[in-house]
Amino acid sequence: MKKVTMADVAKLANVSKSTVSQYLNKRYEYMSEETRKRIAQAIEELGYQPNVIARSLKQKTTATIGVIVFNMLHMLTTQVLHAIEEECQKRGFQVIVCNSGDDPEKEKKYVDMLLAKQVDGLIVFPTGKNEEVYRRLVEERFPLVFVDRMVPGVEADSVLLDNAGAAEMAVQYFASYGYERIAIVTPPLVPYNVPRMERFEGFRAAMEKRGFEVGDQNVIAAEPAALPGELKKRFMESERPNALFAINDLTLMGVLRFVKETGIRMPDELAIINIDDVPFADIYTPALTTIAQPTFAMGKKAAERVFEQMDSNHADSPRVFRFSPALVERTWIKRGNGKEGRRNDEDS
Amino acid sequence: MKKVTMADVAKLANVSKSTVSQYLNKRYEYMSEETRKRIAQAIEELGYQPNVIARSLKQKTTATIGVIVFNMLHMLTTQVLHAIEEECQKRGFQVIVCNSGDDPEKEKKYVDMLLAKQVDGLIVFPTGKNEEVYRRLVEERFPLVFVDRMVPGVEADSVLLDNAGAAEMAVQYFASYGYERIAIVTPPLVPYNVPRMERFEGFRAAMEKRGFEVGDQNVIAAEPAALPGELKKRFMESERPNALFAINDLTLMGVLRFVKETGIRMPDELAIINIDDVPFADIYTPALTTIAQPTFAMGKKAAERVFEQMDSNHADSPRVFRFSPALVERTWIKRGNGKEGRRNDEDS
DNA sequence: TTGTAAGCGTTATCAA
DNA sequence: TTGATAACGCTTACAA
Repeated sequence: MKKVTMADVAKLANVSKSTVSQYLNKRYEYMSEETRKRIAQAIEELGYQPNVIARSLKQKTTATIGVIVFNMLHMLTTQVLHAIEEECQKRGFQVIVCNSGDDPEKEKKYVDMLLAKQVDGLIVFPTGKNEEVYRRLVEERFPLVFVDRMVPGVEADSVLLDNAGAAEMAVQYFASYGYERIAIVTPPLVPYNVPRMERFEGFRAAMEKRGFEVGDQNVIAAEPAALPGELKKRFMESERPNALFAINDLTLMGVLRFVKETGIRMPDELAIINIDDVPFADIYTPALTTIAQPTFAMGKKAAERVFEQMDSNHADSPRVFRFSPALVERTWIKRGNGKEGRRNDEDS
Repeated sequence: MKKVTMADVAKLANVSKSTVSQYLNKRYEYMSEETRKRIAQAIEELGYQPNVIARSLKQKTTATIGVIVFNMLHMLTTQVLHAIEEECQKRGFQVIVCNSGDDPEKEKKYVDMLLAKQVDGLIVFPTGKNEEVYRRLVEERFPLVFVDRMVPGVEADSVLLDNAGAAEMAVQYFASYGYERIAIVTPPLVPYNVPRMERFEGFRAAMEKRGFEVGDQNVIAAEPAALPGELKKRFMESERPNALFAINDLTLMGVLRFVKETGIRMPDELAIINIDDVPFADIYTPALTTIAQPTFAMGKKAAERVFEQMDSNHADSPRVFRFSPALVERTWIKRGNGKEGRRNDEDS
């Protein structure tokens, strides 16, 4: 089937392989109108398709980048991937997608496979636990960009949310409406999960700045599945929170499950905000105010950075790109007491 | 950096390239313990990584498959992709993902690029409009599987939902609870969109089988963005529907927006069902009953089929794999009148 | 048990 | 303007 090669074209057009190659690379300058035509025709006739693998071998570049993510099913991932793909498309690049499932072993294996496949660059949503692997890449000046998380100890370009800013935004939002019993809801706090820690520390800072305490009573950390139960426990205690800051969409689901199971009234008894925009935010009742990550911009930037690294050998020092979250306010809460609220139906 | 090649290893180990090659391909049989050790050491010492591009050129196989989707952001896509990736991982394959954005031109370009990159197979969520392109591939016996949609006129393996069955399931669900004023909500019905048409025809058949009429009054077809408006119009008329069948998640969003804007009560005044499982189904009030596609099984099957096609040259005739949807019942509706309902809080 | 050499389909260098 | 010819890094007969 696809066994027609450049040699076949050359033979049919009565020229040499090199001439065909010239033609394919659009170096028409020293080519007669005549031969150009003949080659074009031969290609057409044989249905010739160049083999870019052969080209890659020679040129040491594959026009392919590898993307390793820790959770393909996550919406953030999907959206960032989409932006990356789009950016690559513009440059004629393609994307190999690998899902590490947050398993460092797999992540490492993927890095090796992608390098063996001679990808020209790597964008990684890292598990955070393969310091050595990435450090070697950085040393070798291999184009590498981290997204969403970073790898402690590795100095590479990173595209991240301004996590502290997002936490501040959440607290500020609640505070401006008079809420004071604000709690953070998060998966277990583990040191290697950079964004999680940053959001937590940002929360603490934002709270303390306003004279609110942060302690066991307003830090609810548990696996998403255990959250509803954990929240119920907390809400049995006196002085229960009246505002919850869910640090991502998964924990938001836990919170909403809790809300549904207990029938607690929103926003009268409880106000909620979360990081990550969710597709049902505006059809939920009450509409949910969220702190959206600029996923598209982040993906675009990540791709741009790999390309810039590919194009320049004078390896400028790695930079961390912080993206500002956007408050998407969908529910109006009556300012001043944090008790009453009403739906805003005027949003699109 | 990565310029260490097999020749380097060979030199350092004092053997020939072929021996190193044998070693790498684990053909130890006729190799002395001694040389094996030396090669292993040399590899280690040099940090040698084989270049699979070179291997591919020789072997005419890249251990890569291409996946072209029409909408990367769609949840179905994400989940199927995930399953494909997982299946490929097991076989040591990798996946190049391309997003056509439902643009046939782009789709065609991607097919060409992927073939040029010598992928070993192709899984496509087709736009439905590149008959020639795919027909050629089928003729050439190139491993190809369609997912979600088919391309009219192309006889290739296809992995699809049993769309008619899903529609029947929806109507049966409503009918069993006594609803009779059932309407279908769908994007505009265009002939090249196979699943959409199948769902619609399935709906018609299911309705007529039960003696319900299908006509303008209970077919609501509009672009998702226009749906809320369209629905409002329909609900001004007398004999308005009391049950809506949304044929996918996007139209469901339109319906829910309409519900929210008008304040119509669910499930008292209106029952809803839709195809595609949505992440918020059980935190929504009332919990949403959905008809889920077995996305994981579908992705797995798609991958398996490409592999089977790759492994066998006796090209068995193309098959269409229909996957049964699953009714995920989350709301109990009091049987018998279709007017009353109550939330079911007992689901997990 | 290991080495030699040809080839995979391109590109690149240098002559012609 | 075009054509030989040698790479690119690996696999694979076939020899040794």
